[in-house]
Amino acid sequence: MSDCDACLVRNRAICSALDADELAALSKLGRKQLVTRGQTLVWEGDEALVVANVIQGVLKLSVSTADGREQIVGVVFPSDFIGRPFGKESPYGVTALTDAEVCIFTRAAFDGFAKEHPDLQHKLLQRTLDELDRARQWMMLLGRKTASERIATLLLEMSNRLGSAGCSAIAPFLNEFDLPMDRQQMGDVLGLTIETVSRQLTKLKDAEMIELPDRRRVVIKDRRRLEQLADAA
Amino acid sequence: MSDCDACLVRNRAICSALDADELAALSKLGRKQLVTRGQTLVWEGDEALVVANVIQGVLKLSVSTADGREQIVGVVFPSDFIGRPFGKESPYGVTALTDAEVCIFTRAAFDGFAKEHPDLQHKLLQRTLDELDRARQWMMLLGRKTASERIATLLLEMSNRLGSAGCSAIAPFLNEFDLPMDRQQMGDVLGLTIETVSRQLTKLKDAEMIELPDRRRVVIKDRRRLEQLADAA
DNA sequence: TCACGCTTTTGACTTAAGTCAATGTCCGCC
DNA sequence: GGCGGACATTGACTTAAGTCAAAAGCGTGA
Repeated sequence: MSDCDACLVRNRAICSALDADELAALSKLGRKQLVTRGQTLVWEGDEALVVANVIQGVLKLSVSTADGREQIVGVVFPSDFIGRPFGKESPYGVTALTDAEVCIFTRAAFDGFAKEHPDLQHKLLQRTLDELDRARQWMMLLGRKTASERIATLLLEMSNRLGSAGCSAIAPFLNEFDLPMDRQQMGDVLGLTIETVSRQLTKLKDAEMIELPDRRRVVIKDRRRLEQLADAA
Repeated sequence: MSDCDACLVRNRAICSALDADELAALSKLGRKQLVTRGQTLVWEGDEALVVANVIQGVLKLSVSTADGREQIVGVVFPSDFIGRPFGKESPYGVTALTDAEVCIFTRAAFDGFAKEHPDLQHKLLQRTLDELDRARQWMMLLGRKTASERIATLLLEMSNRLGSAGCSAIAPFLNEFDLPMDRQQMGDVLGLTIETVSRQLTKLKDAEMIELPDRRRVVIKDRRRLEQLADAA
């Protein structure tokens, strides 16, 4: 892998735990890889042979049932870490929602390196704990929130994560952004059908909380009311 | 804290990463504590001042909305770790489902110790990764499974976790056990109402997949069919 | 510019799960 | 040993979201 110094996520990815020498060593183990929208990096149930850092783009983690139902169990943004270090097959697939660029390692090589670098493991632990908290918040959404509360929550989450973790500098959130997913995928994140997603979006539009200039674009017009709705007051 | 050597979970909790001297040092920082059923150890939204290992009993992690809806986002068994090391307030409450015994530390003391013991952090990372995988599987359940699939999954999960992590020796699973929760709590784990839980249980009983000798007890009579149902074939 | 294919929206209807209300069952306690 | 209260089950009815089907947008490329 060439040039970590110029890396877009150098200061936010787990690599930020490493000094220049360590980074150089790690970079020898991995390589940059482009992934095109729809491409699957890891298949559900396969032995997890790779791990990666996301440099650009957005990817989904998803689980499906035998009869074809799908649930997206995670959405991964630039600077996030992908994969299951230290053994185990991957219980979910990893697929690009947009064209993306990742910094990829074989799991074996990464595991070996991580064992020698406690600071890296520490960063990874913190990240995993954060991810776990997020997953649990999402469990509340899936178990107990209504369709409109779910939509409101998703829009705010996207606004926040595209703002801070996203490409742009450190904006706390964005009031206008392109969704990195289509209606079906929104349904798959929220545990809803495509029709319910669409209907609830029109409701929020009619209530003048948001605007939808085109298929992907979202403009948040009344953040306070959207937050009230999302937090299930 | 007195006697780690005699600890029931000595070989399964994260403490297993430590040698005798390290264990002695850690044990000075913590103490054993009894928790009675219903008692809350950590409140949702409070700064997380403590972490703990579960020695005996079962606890729930739960999140609630302003209007009183509750979702249980985790169930914790003996040898499991509780809490949010390294900063942050706890996004969920921790409450005992049964009388329990935990080995408790202030977060500050534990964090300090963990920083000096990479092996402990490594164990903690593995545990957190496992917990994350479990949370994601549960997201699939909450987002996409039907009521009867959810019930079947819960019963099998309880059978497995009470079998291996539970008090008994290393049985892979149990075909007969006491649920560590009432119907309301089953609903809160599964994102269902108490009535739906009850109705689906009677259906499984009528279909002769299970027996329900009393309120808490479950006998699995046809594991294969229960598994088929749970895996949403 | 039009036409084809795809995504999204909208509409009419169905259904799984929720709600509200009895009724039943178990258990401890006086 | 029967009374009271909590927990659980069952029944009747409602509703939010799902299903199926049709129409509307939109975007690309001839």
